[in-house]
Amino acid sequence: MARPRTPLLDRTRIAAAALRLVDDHGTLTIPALAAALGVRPSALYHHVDGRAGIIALLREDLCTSIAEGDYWDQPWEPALTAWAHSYRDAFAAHPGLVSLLATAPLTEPFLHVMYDRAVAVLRDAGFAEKATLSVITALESFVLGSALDLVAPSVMIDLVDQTATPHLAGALAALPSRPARADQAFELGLRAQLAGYRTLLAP
Amino acid sequence: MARPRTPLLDRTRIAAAALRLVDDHGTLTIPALAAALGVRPSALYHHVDGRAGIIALLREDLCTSIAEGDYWDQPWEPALTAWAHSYRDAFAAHPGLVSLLATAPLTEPFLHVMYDRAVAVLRDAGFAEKATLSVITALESFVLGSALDLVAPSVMIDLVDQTATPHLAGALAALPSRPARADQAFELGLRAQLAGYRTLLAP
DNA sequence: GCGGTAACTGAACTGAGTTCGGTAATCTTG
DNA sequence: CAAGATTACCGAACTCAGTTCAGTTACCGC
Repeated sequence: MARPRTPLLDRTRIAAAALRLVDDHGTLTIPALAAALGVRPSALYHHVDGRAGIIALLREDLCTSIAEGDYWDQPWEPALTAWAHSYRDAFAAHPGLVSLLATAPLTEPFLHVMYDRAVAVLRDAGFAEKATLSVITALESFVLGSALDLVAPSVMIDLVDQTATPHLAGALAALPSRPARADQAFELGLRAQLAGYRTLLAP
Repeated sequence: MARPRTPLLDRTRIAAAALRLVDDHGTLTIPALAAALGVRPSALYHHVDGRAGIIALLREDLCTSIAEGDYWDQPWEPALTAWAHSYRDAFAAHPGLVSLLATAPLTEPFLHVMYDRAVAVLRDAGFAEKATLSVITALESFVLGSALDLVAPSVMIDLVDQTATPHLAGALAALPSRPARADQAFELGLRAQLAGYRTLLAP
């Protein structure tokens, strides 16, 4: 076989198949991706710059899905709340992406407009200019960390020793099980941070 | 050559060499590690359970360095502050570790005593039992996310377009450069969270 | 001192990621 | 409307990480 009558591949189809692979298996390998697309591994290199390029594709998709929401036409608190939620939801929808993107995260230049609007909202709300980016960065770090927590639980509940660590066991018993526990921590941490930032606005 | 008169390897030396490799090159490969130890790759498998086992070794070292501090003989706020700081400092001292450990983080059972003491401190301070672990988890997520931020900057300052994103450019200009910027965001976020948690203690 | 075990080497294998020449269909252009 | 260039695939090969295992020799217990 040589060139097909109608192209089998394009960047969109590659990205879609890669995301499906990540969702289903949690991993992304070139042979598996090629097989899923009904193609030989080398064919991918005509459309994408290697594995790193495919990951970049996934990152771009995730970034746009976060950036295209318009949170910034409201007061700073609901704006940041909605932003943080959709940010984390984007990862929660594709848990496998977390490990792929965590270490080289979302530094796409086209996210700058998002940061720009966020800075504007905070400055207009009365935050000192030098505080605005710190607030955004801190909140983003929290979201990223919460995404990691979503994937790799912080405490293996069934390994907790009742007698050796009674307080921990008690606290765990008072909490729902895994996925909801992470949600609860996220909500609490988010509200706590916003409450803390509110104090920066003191008269 | 066969068995040496005096052993060349043990788990401690392997861990030390691996950490040095991660610090210097940011990566950890078996061939490089073996070379650094003056040994063939296969020799490592007599002491350690493969690459994953070596990473586990590094994780254990990091965890003990975090867990051995005694933060818990003081009021909850300075306790959590000191804990979060030493947690993040441990990563900051070895940035290369972040990408290695981020995706399968610190779930070692011997950390349970640390969580146990943290829960006790918070409960004794007056937090509802079901809130204690959420506070700890949220704070830990924030620390982890801040460690990621330390390694991969959230905003490439030199790529920011002055005219397209003026607010972002202004906010960046009002801030120190890279490493200190991450520190500042961490401090702010930490204080904000603690302030927020303080409100949970309302009479 | 003799058998068993311990600590290494060396050769080999798998599997991921990648490169490159070959091939046939499509697009371009005179 | 025919070359010629380009496109999009295949197939073979290569590198390199991780791993396994048989072989070799030093130490250790009895």
